[in-house]
Amino acid sequence: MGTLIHKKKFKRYNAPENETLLHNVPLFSELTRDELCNLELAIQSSLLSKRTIIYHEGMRHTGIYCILEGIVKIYMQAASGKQQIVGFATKGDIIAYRSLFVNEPACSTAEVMQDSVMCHISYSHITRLIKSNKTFAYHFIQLMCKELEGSNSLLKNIAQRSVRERTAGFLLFLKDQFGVDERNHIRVSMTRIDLANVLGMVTATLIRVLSDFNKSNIINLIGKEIELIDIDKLHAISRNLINIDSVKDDVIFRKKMT
Amino acid sequence: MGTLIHKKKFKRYNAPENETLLHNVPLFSELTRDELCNLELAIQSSLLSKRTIIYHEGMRHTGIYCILEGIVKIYMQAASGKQQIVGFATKGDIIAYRSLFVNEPACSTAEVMQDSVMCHISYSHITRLIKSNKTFAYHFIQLMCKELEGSNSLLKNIAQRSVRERTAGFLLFLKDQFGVDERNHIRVSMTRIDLANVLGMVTATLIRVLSDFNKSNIINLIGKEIELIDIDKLHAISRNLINIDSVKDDVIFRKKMT
DNA sequence: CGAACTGTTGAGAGGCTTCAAGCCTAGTGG
DNA sequence: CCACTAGGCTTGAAGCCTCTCAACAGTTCG
Repeated sequence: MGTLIHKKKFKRYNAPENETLLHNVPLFSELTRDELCNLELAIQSSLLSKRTIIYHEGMRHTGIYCILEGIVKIYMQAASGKQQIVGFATKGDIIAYRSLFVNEPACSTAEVMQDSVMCHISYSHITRLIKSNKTFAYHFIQLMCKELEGSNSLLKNIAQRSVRERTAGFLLFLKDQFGVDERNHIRVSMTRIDLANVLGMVTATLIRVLSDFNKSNIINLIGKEIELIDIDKLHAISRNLINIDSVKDDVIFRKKMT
Repeated sequence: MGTLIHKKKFKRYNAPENETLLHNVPLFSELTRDELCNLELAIQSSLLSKRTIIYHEGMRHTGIYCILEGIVKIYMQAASGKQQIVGFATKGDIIAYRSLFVNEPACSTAEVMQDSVMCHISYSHITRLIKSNKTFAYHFIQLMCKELEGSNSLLKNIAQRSVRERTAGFLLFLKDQFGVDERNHIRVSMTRIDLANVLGMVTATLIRVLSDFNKSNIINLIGKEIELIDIDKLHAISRNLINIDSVKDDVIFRKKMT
């Protein structure tokens, strides 16, 4: 990693030597050496601290954002003022690409959850790449497909499952998505508010469920940290397996972003 | 319209004279005359009656389906066995295009809701077109973008709103999507079960809500038909405007499919 | 015409929210 | 660096909203 100084907003970030900024962004993995170099020259990357809004619902984009480090949440504001988180973007993910294809303002808001490094790539550059490199265009489409499936999955899960099932399922999702450290602590620190905003419930309810899992020795709450103790039981709860039947082994919550 | 005889499954359908099958499918609007003709020669269209399953979750696709007439619902099966409808496809819509880009089996099921005419176009044909015609590829991406937004929208609405709000909002969506006839009857006949399966609630609850709207003279129920009487009130309910504030004029439910 | 499914309504239970109050934590400014 | 403050976290009590279960009427289809 390069120099990472905590400053308020859009602070310039310098890549470590001998390393290109975009070298481990899957989307760019198929670019030729030349294309990648040209791209690198054109972009600016910046350091964003927690709570920075990258873009707002209704804004017009001028390019895509590529997350190089950190975690960003994507949400839509409901009429009530509540946030509905529809996905996360993390290392290697691209956001705001929708406006590249449909000439419409953003339909969601992107906000930094954990201090992040991000770079902005103008649409003109991306368009050029899409035209010159077919595999690149394909990658974009695949991105979208995954997101779409994730979104539908989340929909199904929220619409049809109880808060306990959803919560258990989401903890497992977080484990898959962000991993756990050597003590089985989930490697992402979300507020209870955010957790509730993903799962479509009220903070108080979420806390009660977590607290209940805690008492049942399924998880262990240490401040904001969540330690996963009994993964099997989480699976069972998430699938409502009081009686063991109809077990489909699909990943339930999938990565999503916009 | 050509001959439309009600038969059980995959009955061959013949286009009316002087009319190509695909002439009013938006996706194909940018094809050259030659491309369109070639495509027409290669495809088969068929007549599908209500309840026919076009494809099942888990199946592998060999091509996309293009809906020329009728209405198809797209749903995912929850572990409980309940269906979560994630979208509809109607005249001019394309389904099952996801597998074109990601080599995965279907993540949803498509079932005919109203007798439909549909044609199947093999992936090889589509791939050829995508390679030869850039605007065509672009159209695909735009399709996906719309769907994605719709999915996220639906998610937000289901996760954050009461059954009354959702129901009112969905009636308005149906009006926008399928239109109403001269008597203000919504031009789509869905079972209460399906309605409930879109909105993530139980049939009994949905019926109670509709019945309540009926008594309040907001809608009028005539068998399965729904007549919209007081659109303004539906809007108000859908936005929970007991006190008039924070009114954002967005379309709430959007078209979705897979 | 009968069977199977859909639609409707009621009673009752309980899951989840609302409201409220207090504690705790993190971030700010002096 | 510490005190302060706003916002996050937690818990309780109360009640509504939605679901479950059940029974029956109506409808569709073979």
